[in-house]
Amino acid sequence: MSSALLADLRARGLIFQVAGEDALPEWLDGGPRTLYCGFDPTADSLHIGSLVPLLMLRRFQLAGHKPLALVGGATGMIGDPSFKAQERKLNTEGIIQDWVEKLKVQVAQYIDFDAGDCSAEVINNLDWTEGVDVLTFLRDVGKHFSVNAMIAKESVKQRLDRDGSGISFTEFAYMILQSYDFAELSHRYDCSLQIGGSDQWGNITGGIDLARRMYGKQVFGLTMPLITKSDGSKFGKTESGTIWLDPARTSPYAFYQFWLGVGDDDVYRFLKYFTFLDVTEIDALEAADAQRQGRPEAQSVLASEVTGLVHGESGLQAAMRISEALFSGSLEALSETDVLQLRQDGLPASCVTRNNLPDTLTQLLTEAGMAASGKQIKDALGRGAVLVNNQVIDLASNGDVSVVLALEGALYGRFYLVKLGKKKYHLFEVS
RNA sequence: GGAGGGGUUCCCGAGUGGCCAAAGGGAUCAGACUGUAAAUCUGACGCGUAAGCUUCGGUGGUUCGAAUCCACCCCCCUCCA
Repeated sequence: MSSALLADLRARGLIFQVAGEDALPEWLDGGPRTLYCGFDPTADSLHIGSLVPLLMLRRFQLAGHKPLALVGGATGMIGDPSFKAQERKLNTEGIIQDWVEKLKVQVAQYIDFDAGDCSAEVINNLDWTEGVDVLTFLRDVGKHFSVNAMIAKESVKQRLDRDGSGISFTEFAYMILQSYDFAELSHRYDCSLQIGGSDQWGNITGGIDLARRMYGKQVFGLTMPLITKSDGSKFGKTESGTIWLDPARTSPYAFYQFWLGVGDDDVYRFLKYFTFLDVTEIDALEAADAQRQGRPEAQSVLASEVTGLVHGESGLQAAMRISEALFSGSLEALSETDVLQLRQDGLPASCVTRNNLPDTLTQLLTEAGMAASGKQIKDALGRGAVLVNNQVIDLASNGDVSVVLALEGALYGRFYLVKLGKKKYHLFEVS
């Protein structure tokens, strides 16, 4: 059954490197096994980059294994230097604590805690690190590490070689700390597999060595490929920044739109990475799309699947409602409750009072967060890229905010839907 | 502690007294083309509707005029002790 899991993961392109490859399939087939993946608190929410390992834990659980989601209360205090160009600033203990609590909740959403032997657990490496004193750590753990081997790791190489950057002892020691986690987990939970992104290879193999040296355990490691886009730009970022899992940071609507916008060259790969759809199903979809003229279906499948996974059925419905209203329906068709619903569903919106309007449209829209500067709005106005309730506004109207937002043009006496460019919408309620 | 090299607009990276709001590339935004793609082309890209205002690690200084020169300070890197 589990060698089947590995075959599926391979077919999805989710396996980058495996440590202990020869013994792993047999070991997985031998019964429920415990595996873990760590998530360090570097913010109060994870972003879509963490989705792949998160779903990976679930894939293993569905195949009959026990996942541990480790939130790095300890490692987060240090900062992982792996492939980072620069030393990072340390956050305060309080902030990290706070983030740890938030991540615990978030991570829990993706794994099942009521699955008998395979029930998931969320753990914190602070639990076994906190009480260890320096001398003990250096003698019992540090002694197993060869600095010669550590500096040879690819993950810190550029920090050691490159001019203009360096690495503090603190970050350099990160690898030891994470290795210690794996060793402890192998001991305490009989956890014998660590998974992570390909940037974690050095840390994972460090842990494998340590578990053997400290406890004589044979443990495994598996990494997933770095998610890339075919055009070379960074995955998971848009004009408005990172795509977060927390709906308070990235609304389900924005989240849905992000996936809808994935390029044709990436979409089938992403379907394999980010959904639980069968590989054969995905291949069939790809074949069907190739036959079709015009727009492929894959993006909307991807968007629905992933949004549903992260934001649930209601989040998905809300996202689809907004998308439908803005991109395929006509505004006139919207009822008053529809408009209210859009705002409820997370369409960016703001309220202004009629006697308190700013002097210019550029001001109004910039303050609403539609663009970073008035210049961008001006440019858009000049090109006819600004629409208010479907009416094109020209540059000359910039100073006539009250005319543009005239009462006659309002939807239901108070709403103005502003469109900037092809995709950015903002709802104003003027009272 | 000593010697040397650095810190430029989101990123990389030119600029070494006026022609600099600062080359070039990337990212980003908008337009055309399209499928709410990709590629390509066009425009924008410190802030401001504008007059104008504020930037080149920090603080002072020299000068008619500084990112560019001087002094001190902070931070980073390399080597030596």
